[in-house]
Amino acid sequence: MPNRNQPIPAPVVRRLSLYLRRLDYLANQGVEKVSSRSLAESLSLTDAQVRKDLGYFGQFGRAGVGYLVGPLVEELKRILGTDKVWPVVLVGAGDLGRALLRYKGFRRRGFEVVAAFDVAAAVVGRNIGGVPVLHIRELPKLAARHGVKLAILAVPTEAAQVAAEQLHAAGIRGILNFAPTAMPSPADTVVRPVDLASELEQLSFRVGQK
Amino acid sequence: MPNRNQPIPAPVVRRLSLYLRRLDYLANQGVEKVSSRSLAESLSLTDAQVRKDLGYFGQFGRAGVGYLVGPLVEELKRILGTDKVWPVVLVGAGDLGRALLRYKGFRRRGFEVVAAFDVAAAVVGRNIGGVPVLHIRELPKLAARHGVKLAILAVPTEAAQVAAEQLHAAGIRGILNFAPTAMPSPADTVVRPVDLASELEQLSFRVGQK
DNA sequence: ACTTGTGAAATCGTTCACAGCG
DNA sequence: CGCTGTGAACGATTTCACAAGT
Repeated sequence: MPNRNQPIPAPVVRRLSLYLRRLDYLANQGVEKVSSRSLAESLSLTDAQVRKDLGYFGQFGRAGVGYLVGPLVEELKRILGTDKVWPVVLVGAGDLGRALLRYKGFRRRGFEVVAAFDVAAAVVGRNIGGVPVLHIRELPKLAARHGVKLAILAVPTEAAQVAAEQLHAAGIRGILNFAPTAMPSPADTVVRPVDLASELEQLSFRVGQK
Repeated sequence: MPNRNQPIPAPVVRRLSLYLRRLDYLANQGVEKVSSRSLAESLSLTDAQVRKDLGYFGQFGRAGVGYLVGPLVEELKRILGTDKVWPVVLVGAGDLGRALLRYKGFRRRGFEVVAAFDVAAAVVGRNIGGVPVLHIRELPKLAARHGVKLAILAVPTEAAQVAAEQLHAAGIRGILNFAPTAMPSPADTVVRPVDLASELEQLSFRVGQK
């Protein structure tokens, strides 16, 4: 009973996703137990790191045995909050927004995009990837109806600030920000920036080095 | 002249992208100089961090003045390797692959998707977002012709390993991996995992906490 | 004999703070 | 006098290493 109720370091939470994804795969393969060693090895991490990360949340293993895959999957989902499905809204049905609406991978991991929002008459009223595109003015009503707490923001830079305020007013408390701009956020809201071009830049840097 | 020729920490390179994006924006606004302080502030970082990060690569500022925006943009592009356009291939024209092909944002940052590859007859021969989808067997020829070094991998888990080997054989040395699986990579190749669902999980964790 | 959980040590990254330049 | 560049101090994260459980 060590480090409960500390703030959890961000790198730990990132790895939790990694563990969950891998354990889910192992469960589907019919694997019933894993050691921190084998789990770590398959993810290019160390066994001590796996144990320490899990140790932030409880004692899930058995000395001499390892971890039971099924129960650990459930535990990680509970910790990450994906033991229930989160309704998500997407704001900004431009190139990237429409691209994300066509992506089907969120569902399997516990997130359902229930509606998209934009202001352009050309997209409002359409249905993209099975998701209806509504006018932004419908956001508060719809967010309230579904109890939406998370949003994907994919608007141009200059619209990001206003959109973020509308999201906050509608009760959204977590934003995945694809807009290429930093955003000051209220204390009760979490913003995670994602920049796909930046990911390629990281590769470009490392590949260019040698 | 301190720390040249050290290995550069990954967080530093990530912030380089951030600096470049912001400086490019400032340049377009007609701003000609910035201090580490003002740049840091707009990105929620500290001035010391900005100076130290740039210090890995040289001395670009002037005491008492700050940094000249235009020259620093050029310098950062050179450092990140995006002073020239990188041709990129995409492998896997499923949901996510097609979504990424429709995204137009890579171009502006120095990356051009020149072709996509798949094995499914249903997509091979099509043109998605202005990019032709070819059979994977055309990969070596096309990669050689364009001198492609970077790839975006968006195939299902079970195809990832084989695809990675084909990419390596075709001369690709950097892979942006959207497949939800860890991949062992040869020493001469860099793999960067991207998992959009995991990004939402990080939000879900933080929002669920309070 | 194997494997967990965890303090202690080591490593890595950030922030401080100031000498020196423009 | 403002601001950079950078050692030194600090803080965070990872790895080590081992006592204890099965």
